[in-house]
Amino acid sequence: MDVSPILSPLNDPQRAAVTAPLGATLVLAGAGSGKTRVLIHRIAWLIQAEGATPHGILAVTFTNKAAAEMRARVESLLGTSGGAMWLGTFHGLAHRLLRLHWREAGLPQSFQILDSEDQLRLVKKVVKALELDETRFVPREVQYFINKHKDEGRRPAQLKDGGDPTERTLIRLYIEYEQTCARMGAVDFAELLLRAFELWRDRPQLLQHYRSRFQHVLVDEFQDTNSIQYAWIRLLVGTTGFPFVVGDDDQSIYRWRGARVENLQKFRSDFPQAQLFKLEQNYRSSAAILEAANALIANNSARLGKELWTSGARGEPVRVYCAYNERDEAEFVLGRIQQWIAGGGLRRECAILYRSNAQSRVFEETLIQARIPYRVYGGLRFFERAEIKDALAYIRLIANRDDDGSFERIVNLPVRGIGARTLDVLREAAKGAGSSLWRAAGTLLAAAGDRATAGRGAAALHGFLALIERLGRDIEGMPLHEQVDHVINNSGLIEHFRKDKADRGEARIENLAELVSAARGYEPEGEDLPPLQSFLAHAVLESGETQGSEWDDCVQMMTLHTAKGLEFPVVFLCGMEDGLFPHQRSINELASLEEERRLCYVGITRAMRQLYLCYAEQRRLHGVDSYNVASRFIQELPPGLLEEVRPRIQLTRHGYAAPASGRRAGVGEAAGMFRNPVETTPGGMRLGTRVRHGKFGEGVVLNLEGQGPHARVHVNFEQQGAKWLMLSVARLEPV
DNA sequence: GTAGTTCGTCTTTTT
DNA sequence: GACGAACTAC
Repeated sequence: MDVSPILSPLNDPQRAAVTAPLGATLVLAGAGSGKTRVLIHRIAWLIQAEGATPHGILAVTFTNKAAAEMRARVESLLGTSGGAMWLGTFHGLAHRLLRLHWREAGLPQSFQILDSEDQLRLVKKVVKALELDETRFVPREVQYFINKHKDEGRRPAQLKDGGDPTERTLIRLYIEYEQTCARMGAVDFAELLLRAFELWRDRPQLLQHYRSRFQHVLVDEFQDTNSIQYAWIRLLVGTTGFPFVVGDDDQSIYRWRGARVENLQKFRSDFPQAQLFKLEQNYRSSAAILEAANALIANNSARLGKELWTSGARGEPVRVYCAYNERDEAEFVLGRIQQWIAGGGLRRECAILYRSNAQSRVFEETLIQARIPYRVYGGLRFFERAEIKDALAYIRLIANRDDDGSFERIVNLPVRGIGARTLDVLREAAKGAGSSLWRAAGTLLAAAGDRATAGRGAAALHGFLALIERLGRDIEGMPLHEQVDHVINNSGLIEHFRKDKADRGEARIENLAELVSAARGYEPEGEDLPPLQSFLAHAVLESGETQGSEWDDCVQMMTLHTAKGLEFPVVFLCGMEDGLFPHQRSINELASLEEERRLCYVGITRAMRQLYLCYAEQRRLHGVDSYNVASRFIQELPPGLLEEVRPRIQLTRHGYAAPASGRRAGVGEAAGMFRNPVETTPGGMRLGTRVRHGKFGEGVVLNLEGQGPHARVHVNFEQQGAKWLMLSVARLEPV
């Protein structure tokens, strides 16, 4: 068999790792050193040279995006389908396992998954039900407490209060929360992992089955694994499997959500015979950028030790800009982006990175004013939007009447006169009978019916139950998307949102329509689950990345966390001020300060050719001005690498911020800006063109997204501000 | 039962 | 400066 396509694109250390003899293997791979490539080629190698079959391989990642990309690349490398391979996120694979073995795992067959928001609501409910003071037992903190223990594999029974009454109450809450979940047939994210772990731990014959099936276990981003994820992997590997893990301790930035860098060390002590490979050659950044990154990260203690190098040129120096304030910072960034574009560069090659989301606003305003299309990453994803969750709650309640979370969410949405009083009675009854709200409502109404004194609340409640029953009957036998469509249109949701503030409601109704098309386009992965169930799980597990097509050419804006794994020719690291980055809350503890430093390292290593570090002497944050000094991370870089950018003499309107007055931005300037990639929609719409809308007046096209009937356009209207419009719906005329 | 108003909070995020 | 929660007034 010809393995040259697998091996020839690799450098020596990469090839050594890919072809390592079967056994435990640890690959320490620096930023931009081809980490994912090694993992992908290893899989191909196992199949083509080691006689493994896709059936015998389990590969795990952290995000759906990474999993999808990996599958596609493996398949293209092998030229065959890797369908039999288990490749997915930890949560996705755990879910798959639990669906297959729901009985052994002690779950109802139709168990549903709670996302973090659902979980928080439930925790709140439990805190209330136990009549605890919400200021003393803050739901968010209780949620954190529960998840922390689940992430470490601990059930309430294993916890000791140590005589501390607060601890005791927290444990009680954990117990009560678990019972509520069990009653609802609900499983949160951490529970998926913990259950999957316990399933194997407590069923030796089942574990044995999977051990003999999955000899090859590959883990990406190993430094991000938490305790239970590692324990799960170890259980599967046992003494006979071959774990192949890839990670970078210097890029561990998720300690705060349970990730354990120590797992890298643990792996080495658990598998003392493990082979270690280091990938240090970087193919992404210029030598100057790498030198900065190396110098910065050298300030951290307890590293496994790695130094990036490149055979490439030194490149441009790292530039530092000290701005007067955040507005000036944004103007500076804008100017450099315009320079880049004028030099023939693309907008999408520029990334503005920042520590916290709140920083994006000034950049957005500045870019809008300059009529430069941009895209902000992060923010609410599709399936997390309130209206989508409302619609799904109807569907969930129809599928499972005992789903109290969904019941509470929609019982009075749209308002149907079921207020707090009625609900209190209902909750009491449910608690007394140990049943779900739905059942309690049924019993309550039956009892009240006899007395014929059914009050307003009761009548409304009756109406609600009847509605759910009717919808349930209506949609039986319909294809998935028609079910969704029917529920949306007959639940009163549409009318409810129509009453919302004009454009807000319009957007929500559009999203609901989008939900129907998501259902139409949905292809269930496992045949074992009813399509509706499968769709609901999909909605929670893959909250839906807003599909950024290659087609867009926008300046990219995101937090440093989101930027991990990406690369850009031009990177602006903004808000480099002590207190903001490193964040105030991380400054006093060494471990968190080091994590901030790793975050900065991640940011620096995103840059391929140009890197700018910007900070503002004065910054308005949370409505108040603060005065800051440059981030200590800038001080930690060798001065010889840096080039201070002199503040420009203020010729331009400084701090000028007339709202949406794009009109006067020089014509020539705009023409130059949009000359480069000529993108048009099917409707002949073009970035930068002026359009008129019947209701919103005139505006400028900032951005285009999607194709065909789904094409959307982002228009900055002079009066109404920026809005997204469906091209197929909105009537827009070029001016 | 709901609409309007003030108060307090404000890293980072995937599943 | 923006959002949600909790409180108050109708």
